[in-house]
Amino acid sequence: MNGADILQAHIAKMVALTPEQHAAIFDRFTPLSLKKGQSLIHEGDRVDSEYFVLEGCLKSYFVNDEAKMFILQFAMPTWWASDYQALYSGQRATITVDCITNAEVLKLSNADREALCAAIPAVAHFFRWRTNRGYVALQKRLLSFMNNDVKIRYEELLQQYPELYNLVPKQLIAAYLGVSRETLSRLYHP
Amino acid sequence: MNGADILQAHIAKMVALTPEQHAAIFDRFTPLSLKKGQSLIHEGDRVDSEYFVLEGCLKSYFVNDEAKMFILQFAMPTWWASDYQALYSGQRATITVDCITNAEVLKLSNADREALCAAIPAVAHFFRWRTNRGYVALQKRLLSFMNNDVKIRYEELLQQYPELYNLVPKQLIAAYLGVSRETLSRLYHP
DNA sequence: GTGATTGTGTGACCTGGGTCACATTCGGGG
DNA sequence: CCCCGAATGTGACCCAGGTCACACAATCAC
Repeated sequence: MNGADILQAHIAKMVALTPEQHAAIFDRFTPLSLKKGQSLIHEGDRVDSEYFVLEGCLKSYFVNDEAKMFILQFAMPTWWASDYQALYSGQRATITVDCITNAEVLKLSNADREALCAAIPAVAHFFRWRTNRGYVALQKRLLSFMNNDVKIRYEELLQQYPELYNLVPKQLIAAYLGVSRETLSRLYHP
Repeated sequence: MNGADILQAHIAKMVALTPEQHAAIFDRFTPLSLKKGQSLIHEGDRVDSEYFVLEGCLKSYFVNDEAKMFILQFAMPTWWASDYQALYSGQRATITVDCITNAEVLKLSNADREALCAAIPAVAHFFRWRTNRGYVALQKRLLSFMNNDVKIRYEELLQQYPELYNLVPKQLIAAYLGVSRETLSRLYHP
């Protein structure tokens, strides 16, 4: 399946659009091919776009002053990634987005998104829905953080995204779970 | 300032609307007066509305199987509250929303929100923006959770919402910070 | 007022997870 | 095929924060 089809299928799950509309939408996106390790957004950048993942896996993360990394999101195919704080507010990026594997993404600028939302109400609806879902998912993650210990959070994560297990280094999974790599390692090597 | 004015000012901060449109919007909301302790959404309920706070303070929280409470949000005036997971998915509520103090709120049903969004594109824009803000704020909270210890999180919270200090019991603040009340108490009584 | 909640301080003790240090294994480039 | 850096396992030790238990307010109902 090519990029246009993947994007179309993704949007069509939520709102009904004509082929012409899908074409008009796709037209606003810029395809990018990325190599493992390449970064899309770097701390301090101006951010004017978000990215829709077609293939591969990205991570978005924050690095604190002790150089410790905290992963906000692993972005798998059909997920979106950006520094939304920076994108929406115009401030400089505080988080970094880069590639865990080679990846294919579609880039959409803030301006193009807004143009699409203004032109096609169903697209505005789609993006509203998308952020709603993201919000709810984030709330769930926060609750799990407060409620459960590492082991349970790890198992939840693997249950939801089994691919991650052999796709990303355990260190990164630890950084997502908010624990040290040693602790994660000890979970199953007591 | 009455409810209509508060709501209007809140929306006008983000999108420009005519007085007629503001009136049409307000028309969809139902004012409710609530007593301290009264609950708007209870675990297991069907949820078909969200609430805009005019006055007072609500909390939304999850209670785990050991009866431990985790507060997702203190909803102060001009904040919105609901069980969004339940509201958007149609599933039954897993979280509870109730009043920490007497409160005045405006109730808006899912159906009315969607009707407004469909009728007035700027309203769709407003709600998209609102959730975007919420998403970013939640990300920030999650990061702070992974990054900082209780003391720092507590100070961040008080700096952002100084009113909370004498408005809500320390127990609840502890439940928001994700620590025991004893730990919170010991922070400043060593 | 008085008795019953509901909130808060505090001591004693326990434990999940952090940190540091070092050994081991693995994957890919030359 | 061999070497190097990245990723992982593991031991020793430490500490923030949890739990339990009990003492004191403060607030409310009547």
